[in-house]
Formats: sequence, structure tokens, C-alpha cells
Amino acid sequence: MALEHAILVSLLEKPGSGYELARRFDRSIGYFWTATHQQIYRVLARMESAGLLAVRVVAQQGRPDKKEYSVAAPGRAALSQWLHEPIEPESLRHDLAVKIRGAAFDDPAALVREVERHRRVHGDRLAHYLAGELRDFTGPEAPAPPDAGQELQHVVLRGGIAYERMTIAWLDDVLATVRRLGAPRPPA
Amino acid sequence: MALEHAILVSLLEKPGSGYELARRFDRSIGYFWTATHQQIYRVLARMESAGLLAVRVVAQQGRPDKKEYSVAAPGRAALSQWLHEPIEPESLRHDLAVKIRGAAFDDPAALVREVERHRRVHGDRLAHYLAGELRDFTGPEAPAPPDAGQELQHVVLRGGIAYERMTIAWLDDVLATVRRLGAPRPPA
DNA sequence: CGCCCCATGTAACCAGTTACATGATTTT
DNA sequence: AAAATCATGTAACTGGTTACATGGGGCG
Repeated sequence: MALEHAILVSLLEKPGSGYELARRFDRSIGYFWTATHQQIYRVLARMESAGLLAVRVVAQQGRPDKKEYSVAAPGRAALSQWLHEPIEPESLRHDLAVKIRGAAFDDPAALVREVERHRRVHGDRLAHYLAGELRDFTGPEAPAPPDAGQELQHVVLRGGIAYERMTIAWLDDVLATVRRLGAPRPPA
Repeated sequence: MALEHAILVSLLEKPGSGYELARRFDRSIGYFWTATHQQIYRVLARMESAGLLAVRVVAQQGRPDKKEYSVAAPGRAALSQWLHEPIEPESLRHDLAVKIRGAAFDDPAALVREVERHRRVHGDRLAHYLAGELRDFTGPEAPAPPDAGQELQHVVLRGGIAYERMTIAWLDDVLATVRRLGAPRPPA
């Protein structure tokens, strides 16, 4: 149940509403965890009724009211406990690998198109991450003496960058391999 | 619903029982997809009743009977259709990254222990993958003229190897970063 | 007038995990 | 005698996705 803990970390970094959290999950937190607004609202409600979070209704002008959540003491304790528990190193779960092995029984041209498409997406993500790194960490606008929180955010981002670079290189390997095989076998 | 398709690919590579599939999901297929036997049995039953698979009960000596599944024509068609549909390039979902950012609000020593543990697991996985590569693809026992299916299996395995290497390098980066933060910062 | 942004949620469904259950055979 | 392997499954639960729903404000 790491979504709960991701929310705790994000709210410790900065309190905010469900809507704001959803947008963070499209950005920085989303580098390594995704969540839809529906699920975020549901989990926030559960965490609040469990006493992990405090809510404050904030009236706004020209906008609907929002519920600003922040971490209560039991929430901080729950996060700390989780941080001290070992978690399972997760395994890959890669649909594309299924497709690659499936291509032995089907048209390889379709696989080439699909892999090229994925390669473009990962190229875009890499560019996006690199731009974020420049903006927040290595560019001239970046805060000169980074604090511990920023160093940790940066090393997480470097992980995303390394992942995208690795993936792109692998997809190139896949493309070269499939093209070398040519048309191996007609579908029976 | 990629488990269905992973099962179709695996059964095309070689027909087998639910138990055998579960074993395969601990090995080669498991490099990029995991599944428990419970789920495999449930999905197999559903696929069979949908006419995607054919079953044959095989009596064995000294062992329980087994149900050997193989791919029926509609199953092959379903796989082919899926192979021609684009799929979403998936995003990372990495609990450890949540922990790393959470360490800004907690004891970094616990994080160091956890990261070291993960690094060992990924080191073991890498060694396991490399051994498999030597055994099946690059060693003297490997089949001399590899067919298309083997080339594709190999490129998937290379992806797993690249992933583990990248992850290990990143975890080293994380360790160096956290240890540097733990050390007293020299006054500017 | 239509579309996007802000902001919140409900309901139905699906995929996957964990726990429970059985029983023979083979290995240590 | 105990543990592991072969072989099959059910039941309860949890986490996540998709579809549906509402409503004001700003912009072109």
C-alpha cells in the first residue's frame, strides 16, 4: 500500500488538496508512482478518517472550495514505521516483452512499429526529465546550496533518467535484432 | 490483461499444465512477468471456457494427472489481434523511490540498510540472468544456429540484464548520495 | 457557444494477493 | 519422520481502472 506512503511524503513536502496531489502525481511524484484522482480522493478520505491526516477547508475566490490536507502526528508515525520495514524489491512487469516473444509467432513488422512508438515515448520522457533536472537541480536557477530533501529528489530523478536511457538503448537493441531476423515465419 | 497473452505465448512456445506454467513464471517468463499459481489456474479456466485453449488430461505414473493446455485457433487469433494493437508504454512504480524521498523526514540509516539490501537482491538477479544467458545463448552448450524465437528470447533477457545493471548503478548512486548527506557538511 | 481548468466525488468492475485446502510421491 | 515436489483448486480481500456525475469560472 505504497500510495498511502507516497501521499504522506508528498504532503510532508507540502500540504495540498486532492486535486493538487493528483497533479503532483502527473509530475514529480509521477516519475515513479502514478495515481488517478479517483483513487487519491478515496485514499485521502480513508487516511483522514483513520486520523493520519488533518483537513482544513479553504475558501477561494472564483474557484470552488478545496480541502487542504496535511500530515497529522499518527500519519508521520505510520510513515516512519513503514520506512523502517523492509519492502520487496519489485520485479519488472513489461507487456512489451510479452509482445517481443509473441512476435516469433506473428508479423514482425507490427512489432517494429510498436517498438518504434515506445522508443519515441521514452525519448520524450527522457527529454522531459532532463529539462526538469536542469530547471530544478543543475541549472543556474537552481537553489545554490541544495538541502537534503532536494538532494534526495535529485537522486530519484537521476534514477528515472537512467531508466529511460537504459530503456531506449534496449529498444534500439530490440529493433536491430528484429530487423536482422527479417521475416522469420509466416503465421500458421 | 497481459497475463492472458503471456500464457498464450508460453503455451505456443510449448504446451503445458497450469503447474508447469507457474514454474515457467518463476523462470524465463518471470524475467518480465510474474504470476501465482492461483491466478494462473483461474485464468486458464476462463480461457478454456472461452475457447482460446484446448485441454487434454494426461495420466502420469507416480504423479497426479495433469491438464495439458495448448493454444486453440481462437487463442492464436486473439494473440495476433493483441500484437497488432498499441499498448501503453508503462511507467515505473517504484516503492523504493518513495522511501528515498521519505528519508528526508526520517532516519537515513534505515534507508542505507534498505538500499544495501535491495542492491544485493539485484546483484543476485543479475548473476542469475547472466548464468541463464551463458547456459542458453552464449555458452558452448547453446544451439549453434539460433532460430528467431531464441533470438527474441535472448533480446528480452538482455533487457533484464540491462535493467539490473542500471538499477545496481543507481542504487550505488543513492548510497553515495545518502552517505554524503549523513556526513557533516563543511561550512560554506 | 464550446472547451478547458478547478474541484470533488460515486459505482462497477477487474486484476492480483493472501490464506486456506487436499493428497500422493519422492527425497533427505 | 519430515520436507519438498507435483498437481489442483476455492474464498476473501485489496488495490487500481474506467465510467459516470456535478458545477462554477475563465477564455477564445
